[in-house]
Amino acid sequence: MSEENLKEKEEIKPSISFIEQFIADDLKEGKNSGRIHTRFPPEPNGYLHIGHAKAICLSFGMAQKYGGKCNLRFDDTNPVKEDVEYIDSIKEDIHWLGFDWENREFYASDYFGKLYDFATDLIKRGLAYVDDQTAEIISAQKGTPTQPGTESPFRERTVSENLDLFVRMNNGEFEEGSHVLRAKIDMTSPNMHMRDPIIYRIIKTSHHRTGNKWMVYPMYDFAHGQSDYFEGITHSLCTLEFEVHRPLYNWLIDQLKTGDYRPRQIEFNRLNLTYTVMSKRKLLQLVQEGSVSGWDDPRMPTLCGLRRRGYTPESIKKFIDLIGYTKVEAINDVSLLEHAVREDLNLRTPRVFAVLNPLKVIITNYPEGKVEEVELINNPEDETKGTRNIPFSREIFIEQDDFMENPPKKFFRLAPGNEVRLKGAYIIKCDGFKKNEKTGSIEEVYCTYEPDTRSGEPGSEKKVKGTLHWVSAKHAINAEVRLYDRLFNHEDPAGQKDDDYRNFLNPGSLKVLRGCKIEPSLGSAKPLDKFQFQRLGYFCVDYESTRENPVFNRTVQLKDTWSKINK
RNA sequence: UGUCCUGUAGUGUAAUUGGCAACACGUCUGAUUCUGGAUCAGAAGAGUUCAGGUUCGAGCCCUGACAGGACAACCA
Repeated sequence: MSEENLKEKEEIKPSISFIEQFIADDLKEGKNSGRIHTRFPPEPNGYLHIGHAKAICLSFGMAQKYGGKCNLRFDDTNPVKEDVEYIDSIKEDIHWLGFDWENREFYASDYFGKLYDFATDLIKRGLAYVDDQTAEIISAQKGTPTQPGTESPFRERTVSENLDLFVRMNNGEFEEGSHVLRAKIDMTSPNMHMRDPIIYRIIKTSHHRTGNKWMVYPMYDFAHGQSDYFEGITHSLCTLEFEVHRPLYNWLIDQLKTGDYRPRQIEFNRLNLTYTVMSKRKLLQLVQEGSVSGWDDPRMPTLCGLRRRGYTPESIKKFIDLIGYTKVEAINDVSLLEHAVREDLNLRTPRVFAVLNPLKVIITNYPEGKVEEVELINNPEDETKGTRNIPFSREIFIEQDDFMENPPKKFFRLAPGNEVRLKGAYIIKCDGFKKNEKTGSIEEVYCTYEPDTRSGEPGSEKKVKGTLHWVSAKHAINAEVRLYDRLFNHEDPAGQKDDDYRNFLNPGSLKVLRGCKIEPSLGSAKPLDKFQFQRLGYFCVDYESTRENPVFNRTVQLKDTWSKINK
């Protein structure tokens, strides 16, 4: 590449998303006095997943980048479905991702009073009315997407009657479902959401924050935009399915606003990942039916699941950065997520030796009882991480996969007559093995070592094709290792019309290995500590790990060219 | 039989006021390597859903098709 081209390439600015473009334009035009203020509005009825992370990164990220603020606002307008239980986990996950809302922790329920007053105001202005019909009838009158609705017989009630009824609804004089408050807009609108939408309903369940103060609760459409308005939000970023709500959002803001300020709703595509499901309902179902061990099962796309799996916040942010924000409903390949986590972990994790499926190797010409300390580099990507010593002795464990009695052509590992390097130690040659004739399994392998080939010694210059990791048998610690694979064996389990997504659960998504042999330095590892098990993948200490039974979760495998060649 | 949104390599995204379709992942070569990792060098792969139109010139503008999605919860 010529110097000129190189310069050109360096000058390419990372392109910004259409949302950021809107924001930049609004700021430039001086809308809302040049402020940017966003919000992240989770409903406290479940755990956050990586799709939420995409929304969090956008709303917090835009505010950060353009010198604004981002509020955390719990959208708690439905006491039937919501619970405090979820609030702490949601806050923990946002913090874990590295974002902070300072003192701006809000709740839609903070505004129940203002919302009630606004509803009353709409009634007074003839823009809302109480409907006494059942849900079924109201629904039938709504029409269909292709047919206009018909007006409710209660649509023309007097203001005073409406006012009286609404007060009594909130006093608990009526049963749930018997009355609703509706905005009076247009029953013939081609947009169903404008056909006199229900804005208040009676719910007698106690609310986790306001207790039994209210008997009427605002619907999403009547709470969200107004909450934005009350908080001075300038850009209300949400997912595509709310696009059709935008006219209603704007209509309500129009009734509410008194000056130039108005929040703007912009919609982007939600995150879909291959080989998993993302809806809260389905995730909850997986938990309840025991398909996974809980919300934080390392196979779950929840943030707590990914954390337990060994993902770092940086890797998730990197991934989200990579996929971008558009209006196209896309399914993103998990392999991109895996790439992001490998890239991150490659730089930060210490390399260690762990043998998952041990096969004993006896070095027949190595003195019995002798132990040598060999030095290994902790992280070749980061010299400052230094070195460590691990013991070497006559009997070691290697991976069962690293020995073959009858190897194919390009097998660079151990086989009868073959030489390999034991990483950090000696070159050994295989000159025999013990096979269980009944089962056909290899039980022991016998080798001889070349004393002058120890790493660092002059003889170590000798080239061999393969290098194996190993653990000294006498010094190894036993460990449990949990190998995770994709939860589903279909790219799009939820998108199959005739098949329930549960039919695609991958029966091999969790494989528990016991009796794995890990190097002694791992004895002091703490939950969430991350390592690269050399030649295998990235692993993370599980919460259930104890000194007696260390437990490691596999985050992701290393890229494996050999398995491809071998196919 | 409506309204709204969306169609760019296998996947996800780019492409100033119309100006040689670019990047990442994945795939494939080769180099290098005491991790079959990482790194480095390179390659293949789309002519932008289709058909018209405007223009010297269209992924971008216009018209019309086609395809996919969203909308008919007293959910958010």
